[in-house]
Amino acid sequence: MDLPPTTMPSMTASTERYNPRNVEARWQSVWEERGLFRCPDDDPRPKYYVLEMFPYPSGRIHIGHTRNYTMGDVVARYRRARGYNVLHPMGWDAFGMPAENAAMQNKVHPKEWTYANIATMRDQLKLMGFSIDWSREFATCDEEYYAQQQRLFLDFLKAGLVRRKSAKVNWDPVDQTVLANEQVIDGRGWRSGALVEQRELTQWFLAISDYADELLEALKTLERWPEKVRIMQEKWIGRSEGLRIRFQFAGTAPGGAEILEVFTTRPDTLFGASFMALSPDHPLSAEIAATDEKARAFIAECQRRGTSAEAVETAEKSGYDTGLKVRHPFLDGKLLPVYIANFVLMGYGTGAIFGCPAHDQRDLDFANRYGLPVTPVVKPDEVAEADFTVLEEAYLGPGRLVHSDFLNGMGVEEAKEEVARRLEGRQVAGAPQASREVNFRLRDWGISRQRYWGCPIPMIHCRTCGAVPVPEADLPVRLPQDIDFDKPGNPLDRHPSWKDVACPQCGAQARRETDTMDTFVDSSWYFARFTAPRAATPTVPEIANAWLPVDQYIGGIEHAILHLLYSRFFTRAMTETGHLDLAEPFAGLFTQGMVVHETYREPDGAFLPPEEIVVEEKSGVRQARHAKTGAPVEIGPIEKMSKSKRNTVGPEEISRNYGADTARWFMLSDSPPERDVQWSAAGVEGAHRFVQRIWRMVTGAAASLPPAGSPGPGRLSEADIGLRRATHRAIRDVTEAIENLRFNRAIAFLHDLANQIAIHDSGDKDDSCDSGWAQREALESLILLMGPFMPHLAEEAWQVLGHDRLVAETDWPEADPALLREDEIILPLQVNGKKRDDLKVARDASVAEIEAAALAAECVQRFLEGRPARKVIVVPGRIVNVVG
RNA sequence: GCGGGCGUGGCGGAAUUGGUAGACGCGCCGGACUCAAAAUCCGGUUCUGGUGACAGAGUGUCGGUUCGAGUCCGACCGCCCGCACCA
Repeated sequence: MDLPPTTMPSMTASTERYNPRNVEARWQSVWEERGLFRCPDDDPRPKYYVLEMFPYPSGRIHIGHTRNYTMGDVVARYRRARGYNVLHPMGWDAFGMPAENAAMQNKVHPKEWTYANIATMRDQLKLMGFSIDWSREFATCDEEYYAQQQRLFLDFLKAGLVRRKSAKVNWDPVDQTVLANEQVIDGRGWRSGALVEQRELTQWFLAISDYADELLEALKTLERWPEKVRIMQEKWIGRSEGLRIRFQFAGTAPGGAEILEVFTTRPDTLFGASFMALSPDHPLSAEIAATDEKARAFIAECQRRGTSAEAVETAEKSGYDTGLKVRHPFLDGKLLPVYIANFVLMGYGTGAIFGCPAHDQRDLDFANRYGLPVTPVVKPDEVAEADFTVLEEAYLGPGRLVHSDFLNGMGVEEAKEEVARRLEGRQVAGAPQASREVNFRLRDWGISRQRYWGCPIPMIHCRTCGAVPVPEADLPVRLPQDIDFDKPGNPLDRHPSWKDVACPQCGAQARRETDTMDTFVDSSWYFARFTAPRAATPTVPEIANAWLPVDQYIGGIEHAILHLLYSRFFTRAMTETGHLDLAEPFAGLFTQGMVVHETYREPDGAFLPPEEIVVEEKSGVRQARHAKTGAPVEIGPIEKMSKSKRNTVGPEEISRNYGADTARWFMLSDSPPERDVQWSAAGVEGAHRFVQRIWRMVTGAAASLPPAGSPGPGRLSEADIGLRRATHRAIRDVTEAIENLRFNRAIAFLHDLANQIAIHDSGDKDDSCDSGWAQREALESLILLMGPFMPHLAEEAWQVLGHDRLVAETDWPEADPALLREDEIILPLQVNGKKRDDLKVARDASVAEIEAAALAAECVQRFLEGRPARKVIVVPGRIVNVVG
């Protein structure tokens, strides 16, 4: 095949340095012209879908963002070479708060700001040479995308997966606006500084809790997910079996309640109960507050903090004694005081607990503060009863019941069962006193956001008909363009006419829903949309089902729970509503580490970007100064690359100075991909030296090699065979490393192969041998194996070696098993568990032979000093250990 | 506060998952080439003692299991991620 003229070698003399600036742009346009990364839906090859979590278009991309795309690209290019039809798309998670903040600060329309950022970032990404099918690109703020999302919402509504409930939000009383948790700092609004209040709002929820059991069970099937992510999701879903117990009030509570219901997973500790606690949001708390001013003040106090669980749980435990009492179910005459307590969450169980201080840390902290009794009722076996006390630390371990009447002597599980059995059989206020219950920590997903820059929720509120869905024909509900950000709060709500609409049912004057959807909704199905990005329905089920699941998903560990769980839920909901037929969205998951960089600060504390800094090392001490003024600069801690710390490096300057290949190579070298990598100028230089080294090797050898595709080999010297062995070992090892996403190891093996080629090259040559053939094989393998990492250099080198086809069109090399087999192996020889020598044995030596050889070894004789060995442990192929 | 993870030379890390601790790279030291420098090439580089062969110590700290522990178990220290309205 003839190459287009633009691809003719730019370098003629082999001594010239490799110039990535020209070369990279050129190969990128060749790939583009040939449409190599387009993936047709009707391709007979097996499919492979590789996806990296799509970016938020925050402004400019920095090199830190590009690490996970580089990983994905290595996988994509590798799979293509293995004969797969690879889907590797890119898009933009484009709704969200930063666009609104920019609008307020800079008077830019969120839409304009977002699309301008996307344009910039797309250009930046393209510099990196990723093998992406750009024809499938979309942004979640595209009308085309959010229109389909509204369709999904309405289908979910029909399927009973949408609910309307009340939920708390952070309210800034000065700005008169709802705040996100991250906008609440130490209980105050980030802009106004006002003390945040909690407000109840009626909002839209997706019924993820209906799938709690299934989402939990199916975790077992996700074999190619990191264990830690599965564990985190398991804990998050938080299935627990327990008992709902109905405590009787002594007397009547406000509002006429006779019963206080609690949920507990520890009914065995019932005899250790010393108080009851209600959530400040419990209905009974409100009843009490209606007539009790102090209770009202306490609840108000609890509500003067953010709504996040973190804020609730890190606050010092406090409570208010309501004066109410409940009867202990088993102890006649024993009454337990009822508190309202700040650490009890309304969202879990019944919003009320019985406190057993000895066996729950939160209860203990609370009891110690209010002088409530602490009675240990579960005692570890190894401690005597008289010695067992609980003071500052609750006892959570196993043991036997004490101080517990009929439970005494039982184990924890047995006691739980006994309490359940007895209470179930007893009636209070016309119902059994207890019932077994399975509870989940997972709550329904509140998707309402009081913001402009999001997907409008396609509902209409009518005075008579209630909440009515927008009719199919009226979709999409578009965001209005003429909005103002002069005031905080939701511009949709303030808009003079947008929300005015006729009720689709009765035709009366009605009002649009002004809340938009949580941006997590946008990212919960984008992976499915990529399979048919322009379709007039959310998906084309046959196409989506053929491409999905994503074979390899790559993204940050910070998404371990919410994004991944929501996507798993959406997959089920979309299957339920006929848009997909799929069990799980992501068959393989990999969580990559971040790119971190030193920070630099001027004496006044202002951050400086790396390009304005010169770092010097004098007698082991690194010192930084300003590149222009020479003024000293403080080297700060190493942190995640971020705009605010100004410790970013852009793709442009890397592309300009070293080339994308150097950056790609460096980011995957050294650090294992799941861990952070520290970007440093020295590291980049090192990677670039390797690029130049490969170029010298290839151009230096090209003229003297037999032509590409020569038959062979003829006679080979010992050294030639050694090089062939090294080549085929590298093919095996690099392949395995990429398969397992251990890119740093793959790179180490490639270094090794390059070293072996250099050693072979500098050795004595026997003219009667086909050394050039072995050398060509080694160089070609090296180029093909590094192709996924440094695709531009690989193409250029491949061409220099006389090939017409592109690396991007060439099959992955295969290792020859005959060259991988070793006839002799070297076993480490230990004496008493410490390595003393190496033992060279035949590959198929028997255990007895190895044992004899070990005992005969000089070092064994020396260490045993004539005593007979007590034991010889032989692990075939691994190790020999002589125990003396 | 709760949940999850991580910790190995001067530095990034490797170690076939219980079997040679330090692969590979960076840095540093020495040498070659050069008028010189850069670039490049070759050699060395965990620590301690020894000219050396070699010996001892060593994977955050303390303890345990094992013929054998970076890897498994327990306690502690430090750092990172998440906690439902950041994306």
